[in-house]
Amino acid sequence: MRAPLPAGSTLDAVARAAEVSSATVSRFFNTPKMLSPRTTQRVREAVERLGYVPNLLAGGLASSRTRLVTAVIPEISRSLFASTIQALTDTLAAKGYSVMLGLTGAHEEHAEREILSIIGRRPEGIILTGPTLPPEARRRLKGSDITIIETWDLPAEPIDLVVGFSHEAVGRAIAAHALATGRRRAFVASATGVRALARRYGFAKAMMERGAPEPTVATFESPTTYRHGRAAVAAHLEGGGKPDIIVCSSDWSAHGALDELRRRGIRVPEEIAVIGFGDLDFASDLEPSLTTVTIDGNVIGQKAADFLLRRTQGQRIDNPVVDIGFKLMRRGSG
Amino acid sequence: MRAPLPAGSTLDAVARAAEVSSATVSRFFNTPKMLSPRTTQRVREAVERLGYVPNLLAGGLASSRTRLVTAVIPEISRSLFASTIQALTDTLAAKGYSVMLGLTGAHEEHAEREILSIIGRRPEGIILTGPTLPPEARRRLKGSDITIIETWDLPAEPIDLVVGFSHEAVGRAIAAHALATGRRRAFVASATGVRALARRYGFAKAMMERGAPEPTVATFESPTTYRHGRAAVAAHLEGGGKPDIIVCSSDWSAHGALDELRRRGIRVPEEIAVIGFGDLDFASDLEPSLTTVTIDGNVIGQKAADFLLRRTQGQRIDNPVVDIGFKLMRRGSG
DNA sequence: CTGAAAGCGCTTACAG
DNA sequence: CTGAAAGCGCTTACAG
Repeated sequence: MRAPLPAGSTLDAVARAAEVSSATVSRFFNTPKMLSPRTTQRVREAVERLGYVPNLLAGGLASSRTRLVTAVIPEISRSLFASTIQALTDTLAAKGYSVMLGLTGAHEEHAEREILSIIGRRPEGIILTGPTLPPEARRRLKGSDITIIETWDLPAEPIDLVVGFSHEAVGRAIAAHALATGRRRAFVASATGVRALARRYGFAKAMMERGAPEPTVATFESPTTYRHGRAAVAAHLEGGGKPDIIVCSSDWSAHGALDELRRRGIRVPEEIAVIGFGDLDFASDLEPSLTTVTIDGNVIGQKAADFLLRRTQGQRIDNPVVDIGFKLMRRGSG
Repeated sequence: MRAPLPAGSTLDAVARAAEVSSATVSRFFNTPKMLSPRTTQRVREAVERLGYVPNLLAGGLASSRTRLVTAVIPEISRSLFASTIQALTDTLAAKGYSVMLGLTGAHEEHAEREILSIIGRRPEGIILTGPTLPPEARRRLKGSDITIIETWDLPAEPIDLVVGFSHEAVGRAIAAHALATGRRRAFVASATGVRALARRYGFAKAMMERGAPEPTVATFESPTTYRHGRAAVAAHLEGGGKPDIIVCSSDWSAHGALDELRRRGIRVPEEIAVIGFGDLDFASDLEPSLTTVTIDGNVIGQKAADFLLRRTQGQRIDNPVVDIGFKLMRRGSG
C-alpha cells in the first residue's frame, strides 16, 4: 500500500531470479553453511546481479535481533569519550552491529523524548557515557529489558551493567600526590557536573584530612576549554590567590592554566604545580609536560562491547560492575 | 515464532487495554488530530499504564519512513566535524529523526561492508562528512536511491547533494593573504588526504604564480595533532629551513607550531607568521592569537538537514550544490 | 539441503 | 471519527 522503500529489490526478487525459495536466500545471508555449494552460487549471482542489500528493518522485526547498539553521549565535540565510542564501534562492527548516536546535548528537558526514540528502535544495548539522566529517563531504561551499560563512572545504583572507575578515588589520588610533593594550597578549576564534583570532593576531603587548608574552587560550565583554564587562573591570581598547585578538570583547561602561568612569568612546577585530567594526546608534549590522570577509554569501549555480546548470547554475567581504574601520570608540571 | 523484542508491549496490547482498534492507537501517535478527544484520552491512559513505546522497526517497515539518518565520519575524536554532526542531530531530532553514526575509521578496506550495513537500515539520508569513499562504495550509494549529502567539500562529481566549500579556494586565499603581508617563503605542514592536498595545491599554485618560490611541504598522517605541528616545525628549522610563513592544516598543528617557535625564541609574527585551519575554540585565545580559516560547521549541518527534510517531503531541489564559503580570520599570528 | 507458511508489529487505503 | 484487513520484507520452526 506504499511505495517500496528506496534502495532496492527484495528477498523475493532475488529468490525468483535464482529460482529458489526466499527462505533459501535468507539462509544465504544468515546460515550459509546450510546451503549446498550449487545453491550458494546461484543465489550469490542473483544477489550481485540485482545489487540486493537485505532490509535490516524487516530482518530485525522478524528475528527480534536488531544488531543495533545506541551510544548516548552528551555531545560529540571535545569529548573524552571519543576513544570509548571508537573502540565500541570497532569491536561491534566486527560482529555485524551498527552503532547509533544519541546526543543528549544541552537540552536535558529533551532527555526523555530522546530515550523514547532510542528505545523505539529496539537496540540490543544502550551505552551511557557521560550524561546523568533524569530519573524518569532512568526508569524507562530500567523497565525496557534492554542491556544498559553505564560507563566512565561507578554509579551508586546501577541500572544494569557498569564499566567505569571512581571519580572520588581520582580526587584522592591527586591529593595524595599533591601532599607527597609538598603542596598544600590548592586551587581547583573545575567543570560543573557530578563527576567533576566527585573528583573535587575526593580531593578536598583528602587534603583537609591531612591538615591542608580547604581548596579554593572555581567552577564553569562543561565542557571544559583551554579558555576556561586561562580565565580561571587569571581571575584567581588577580584576586590574590597564592596556590602552590592548580588542579584542573581536564587537560584542556590545564593547558590554558599552563599558558596563563607562563604569561605571568610563574614557573611550573617550581612555584605552582598543574594537574590535568584525561591524558589527551597533547598532554605529554606540553612544556612542561602535563601531569595528569589517564583513563583507558579504549578498554572501557571494549569491555562494554564484550558485555553486550555476552548478553546477546545469553551468557550470564557474574560481575556486572567493572572498575577499570586509572593512573596518575607524573610528568613535568608537578 | 520468536521471543518478543525486549522493551515491551505492542500496539495490540494497548488497543485491547483501551478497547479500541489497533489502527486507532496507531493514529494516536501518527495523526492525533484524527481522533476524538474521548478516544485520545482513553488511548493515552492505556499507553501510560503499559509504558508502551512504539516499535520503530515495524513502523518503518510498514510506512517506508524510517526517520533514520546516517552520518559517516572518519573518526569521532578531534574532529572538525563535531559542530556539523551536532547541528545535524539537533535539527533532525526536532523532526523525529535519529542519527546513526558510521565510522569509516582507519579501515578503508571495510568501507564497502560498512556502507552495506548502512544501506541495510534504510536510512532516509546519508551524510558524508570527511571520508573519501572508494569507488565501489560510491557506486553502491549512487544506486541506492537514498538521499546522499556530501559535505565539507565540493566534489567534482557529486553523488547527489552537496554542502561544502572549495579547499583549493582556501589555499588561494591563504596565499593572497601571505603575499599581501609580505611573506614569500612558505613552509606547509599538512596532513595527508585529498582536502589538505587541495588546499596545499591552491596555496602553492597561487604563491608561485605571483613569483614566490615553491613552498616546502611536510606531510603526516591524519588526523593532525599538536605534536605533528611541533615536530614538523622543529624538523624543518633544524634542516635549515628559513620560512617567513608556516601554513598548517589544522589549528592543532598550528598550536604546536606556535609553541615550537616560542621555545626557539622565534617571534611570531615578526619573524615567521603562522596560519591554522578550522578556527577551533582555542584559536583566538592563543598568544599570539591564531590567524586561521573559519568554516561554519553548524551551517553545514543545518543546510544538510534542510536538504534532507525537503527531499523527504518530496520538494524539488533546484540547487543541489551549496557552497557555504569560508572566512580568513586575521589575528595576531600573521 | 530446501520450501511453504505463519508471524514479527506496525501503517494506511478503503469503507462506513 | 473508527475499524477490518492487507501488506511492509524479512526469519524460522516444521516437514520433507
